[in-house]
Amino acid sequence: MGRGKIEIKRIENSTNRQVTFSKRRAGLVKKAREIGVLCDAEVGVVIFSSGGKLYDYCSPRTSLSRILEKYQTNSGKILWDEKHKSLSAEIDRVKKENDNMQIELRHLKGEDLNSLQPTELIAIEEALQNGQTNLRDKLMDHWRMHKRNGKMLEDEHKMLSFRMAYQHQQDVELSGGMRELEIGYHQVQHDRDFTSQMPFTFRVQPSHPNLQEDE
Amino acid sequence: MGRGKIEIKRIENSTNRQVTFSKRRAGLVKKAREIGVLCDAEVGVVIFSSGGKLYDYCSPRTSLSRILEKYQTNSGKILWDEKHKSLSAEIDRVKKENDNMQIELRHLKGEDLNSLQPTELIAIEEALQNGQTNLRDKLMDHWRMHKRNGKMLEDEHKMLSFRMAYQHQQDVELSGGMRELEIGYHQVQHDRDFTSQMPFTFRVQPSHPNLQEDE
DNA sequence: ATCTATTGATAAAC
DNA sequence: TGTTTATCAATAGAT
Repeated sequence: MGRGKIEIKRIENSTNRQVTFSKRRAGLVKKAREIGVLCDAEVGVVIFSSGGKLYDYCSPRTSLSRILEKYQTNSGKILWDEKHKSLSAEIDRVKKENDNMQIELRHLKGEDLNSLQPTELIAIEEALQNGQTNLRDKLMDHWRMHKRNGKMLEDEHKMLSFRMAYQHQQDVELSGGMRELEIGYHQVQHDRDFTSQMPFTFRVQPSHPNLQEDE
Repeated sequence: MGRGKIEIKRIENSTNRQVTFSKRRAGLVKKAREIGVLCDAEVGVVIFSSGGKLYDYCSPRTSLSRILEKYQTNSGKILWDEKHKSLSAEIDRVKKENDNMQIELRHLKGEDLNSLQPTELIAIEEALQNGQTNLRDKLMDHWRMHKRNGKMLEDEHKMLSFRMAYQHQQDVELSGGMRELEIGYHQVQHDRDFTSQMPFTFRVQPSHPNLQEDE
């Protein structure tokens, strides 16, 4: 029907395809409407164009939901079961993703490490190292920005000051009896006049201050 | 199209109606199939005869459920019952959890920090600190266990040795010109005879060695 | 179901 | 996108 016969296969020319789609969509909907009226039937049609745009038709005096509910009742709930399956499958998928992230998070927080091999521990440690470097850079940015702009807010200033004091004390405590190291630390800080300017960098960072060889 | 023109209104003769229904139903499905092939579209059709009998068609390579799922997504109309709502709600919930963990992970890895305030940065930094402490404890356990049992495997030994050498060098590099601190570091290690036993602890850890006040 | 006269749908052109 | 028109396709009514 038209100026020439056409083969029923995908129309390669995108423009022609679009035009044909519009015409045939109208035709399909018209046919659906007609069979509904002529034969007293209920019809629902859902069409997605290749571009993903949605078109639909359903008989007057009803709705797609109602048609589908009827479909569910009459056909034997195939729709819902499949629907349930696909939803459940997606839940499983996302939950698995979730679990993996959960584990990674715990590991980065130093939890649940017992089952890990040194190789894995080291990989995590490197990630932490990396994160710390980035984080401190960022904190430094804040510090410098506020310093430069001369508009450090009172509470932020307090907070950062507290943080630096806290970290310092923490480091000292962690250092345990390592007086020399502690002294060296202050020495350097003082030598470079960093003490008042970037208190949370250049920290001594013993990881296990109370460690003793146990043999 | 037929031996005579017909008005589009309900066919009163039941037999004629039934015949026309069959013919037109076939035609409708054929049209649906054709537009799917010609225009690369996805089509779903559901038809109930006046007697309540169900007929349906949907494009190959998909299913009515999938089409309806897409329909729901695109139109925002809800086609399903409470059970589906709750499943969908769970998906949303889990996905949200997912997103939050994603963000937390990124933060711990030092990514996407730009939008954070110093308070938040510090909280993350503390978490990293914590994780690192735990991790190093665990690495230490491994080291000690292997040491004690005298059965450190060749490759693990190489790996740990490499790691400690690497970390030490990294720390030295990060320390920049902080010779005094570096010296103090070795001093302490030596004093306690740790050098050969736990080389990856007690590290000097400057976060931003090249920092200069910029005013 | 099958046939076929006729109307309806639409491909191509504008 | 809308309109036109020549053709092909669908189908009403008969068998």
